[in-house]
Amino acid sequence: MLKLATWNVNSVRARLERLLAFLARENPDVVCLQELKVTDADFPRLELEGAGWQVAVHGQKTYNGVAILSRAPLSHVEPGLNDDVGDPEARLLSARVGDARVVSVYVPNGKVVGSDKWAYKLAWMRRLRAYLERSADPAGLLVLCGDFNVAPEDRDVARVEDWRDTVLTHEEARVALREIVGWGLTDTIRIHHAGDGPYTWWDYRMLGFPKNNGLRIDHIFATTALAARCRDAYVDRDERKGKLPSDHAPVVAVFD
DNA sequence: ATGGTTGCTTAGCAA
Repeated sequence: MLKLATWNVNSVRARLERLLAFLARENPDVVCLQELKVTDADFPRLELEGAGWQVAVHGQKTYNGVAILSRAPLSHVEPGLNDDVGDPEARLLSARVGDARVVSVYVPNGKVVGSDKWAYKLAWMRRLRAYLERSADPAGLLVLCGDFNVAPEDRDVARVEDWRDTVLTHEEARVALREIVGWGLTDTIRIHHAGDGPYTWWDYRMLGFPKNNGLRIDHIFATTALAARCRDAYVDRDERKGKLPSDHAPVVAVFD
């Protein structure tokens, strides 16, 4: 059995105690993290290694930053999309764990539809599709997970009218996400949950969580061979509760 | 009454 989690922690330094508690409680084998907001040098490596984790980090000052934690050794650690566009922002990290390749991604938010950041988001998602095409095999064992900043369908949005045509729900972003998934991936949550939700992100503002104004924008996508072995997938909604949570809850998938 | 946040960096941006 292999348990994999993904979590946008919104600053690994601000969330370190919660992260360590989550790791101890949930006891996953592999964890993908996003929005570290630290350089590699400032990442709390010693604390995590002391708790028994192998650590791969692709950090950045102030913004972005992604990591992969593993109980078993990590190899083939490769940061970035590695295309000819260049990557000033630390948004992707790939590593091999056992027989599988794990890719942790933080897709750009896009700010406002029509803005420069929106164009960057859509372009980045197309680059991610191209990255999969040239560097991986859909017949293999690969997990692509992280904060995609896209709710795939209306059932992934608690209040559809509040979020219609925003950067998280716009059809162009949904098409770009379907292009990525269409490479050969399965949405593991949808193997086990057919109805509305679950949600993974609630805005800090406007009482998002108390009102359950949530969206499912964090995902664990697996290639067909792995998805066939997915025994469970869920959101750790309780992690969004209490004092100073991340605005995102972790997503967990369990594979035989 | 009709708002209501957090983190990084230090006034303004990003989400």
